[in-house]
Order: sequence, then C-alpha cells, then structure tokens
Amino acid sequence: MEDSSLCPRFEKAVGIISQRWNALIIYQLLSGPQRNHEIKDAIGISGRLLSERLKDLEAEDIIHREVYAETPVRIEYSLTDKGHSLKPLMKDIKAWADEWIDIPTHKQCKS
Amino acid sequence: MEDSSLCPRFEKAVGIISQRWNALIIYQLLSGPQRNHEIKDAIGISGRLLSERLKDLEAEDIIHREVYAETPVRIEYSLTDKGHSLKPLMKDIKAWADEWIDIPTHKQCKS
DNA sequence: ATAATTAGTTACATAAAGTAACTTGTTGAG
DNA sequence: CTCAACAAGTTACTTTATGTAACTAATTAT
Repeated sequence: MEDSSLCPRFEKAVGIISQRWNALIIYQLLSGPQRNHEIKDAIGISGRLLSERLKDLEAEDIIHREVYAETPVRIEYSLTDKGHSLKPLMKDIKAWADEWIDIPTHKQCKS
Repeated sequence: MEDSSLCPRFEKAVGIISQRWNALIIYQLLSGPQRNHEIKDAIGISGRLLSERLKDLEAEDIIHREVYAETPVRIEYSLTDKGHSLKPLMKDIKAWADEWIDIPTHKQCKS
C-alpha cells in the first residue's frame, strides 16, 4: 500500500490537521496563548497525548512554547504565523458544523 | 477525561473530518463519482479501511452509494449535498498547504 | 465447469491512543 | 532544613485503531 497520486503538500497538510487532537488544540489556541493545563481542561485530552502533540506542533512551527521563569514556572503555548494562518480553516469547520451537524439536545454555539 | 467545554457540533465535525482517510476520500470524490478501486488506488488506502470509511461516511450522509446492476456489478460512490458542502474546506486545506507546506523535491500541484 | 473481475470480509500483527501512577523542579509554610 | 503543594512532563501498561494479506460472494465470459 501507500502510494497515492495526490499532491504531497496536500497529503501532508491533511496529515497534520487530521492527526487526532491537533485541530482542537489549534482551535483552542485561536483564543489566545494558554498553558498546558488550560488546553487540557478545555478539550479533554490526556496529559500524555497533549505533551506529545504540543511537541509535534512546535516541530511543525505551528505553535510556540514560551517559558516564564516565574514561581511556579509558567509555560505558555501560542500560535505562530503559520498556526494563525489556519484560522480560516477552523472557521470553515465551525460554519460547516453549524449548518450541517445536528445535535438534538444542543443549540448553536457562539462563533 | 473526556469532558470538554467545546461546541459539540464543532467537536463532531472535527471528529468526522479528522478521522483518518476521511478527508482524502472526500477530496478524491470532489472530482466526481468513483468506484471502490478507483478511490483505493488514488489515495493508497487498504480495502478493509476503505469499506469501513465508506460505510461511516454513508451513515453520516456525506457520500451516496449507488449500485449499477451491470456486468460485473458496478458500485459508485458520490458526494451528497452535505458532502459537496465540504468543498470550501478542502480548498482551504489545499490553499494552506500550497502556502505553508514545503516539500523540497516537489513543485506546487494544480488546484 | 472454470477462470476472471470487483466489492467486501475475516484473521491476525503492528501502531496509536487512553489511563493512571510517577518524576522533576520550584516555592512557601512550618 | 524538610515537607506539602503545584505544574509540566514521562513511564508503564491496557485498549482501540490501523495495516496486511488471504478469503468469500456474486456475476459473467470462455
């Protein structure tokens, strides 16, 4: 297996965006820099996977890790330019979800 | 774990789009109705997973399965309206990939 | 009958994700 | 100083998803 005729850039982009949790992490960071435990609580990911994904996304230059030598140490994650450039995509997903996904017991959420 | 404060519709949409292979299958079907083996060859998925994903996507009303009683039988998969409505999203991913993903040995692919 | 074709399934190996306990580094209370 | 508290991250282990290849079913041409 593993030999497609697709555009390799497109395949790579899909690989990043559709890696589990990545889209939710990026979406969450759209609302501003956040710490490990804030992201964790917001999207419901485990500590193990969050650390792994944050490292991956940092390696892709999509997020930035900043260490503040306070007490206790504060580590903040934020989107890079490359990360921010995914905002239209995230908004499209949100818009599509609002139009096409029906969840009986839930009203539409704010944009 | 598993208790986020995110919009449930958004979470569900992300779940569908970021399920492995789904985005590639949908993207592939944007160029028209196709048969099982055509999709398989185009994106490099295994038969087992392709069948599974096609069933999932049909259950989500994103693709349509049409049986033509020819010889041998021909089964075509196509996008529903809901499926077609994902086109802007796919184009966003393509555009983002073209702008931000660099793969040294590959030139930009056609849109 | 038999081989060929296509969609789909079964059985099993490998890889990724989920869970929870543990480590590290730091600080402030006692 | 010693110990509890806290945040980030890691380790060890279980469960689930994916990869691979052989197999089944339905159909038709030879």
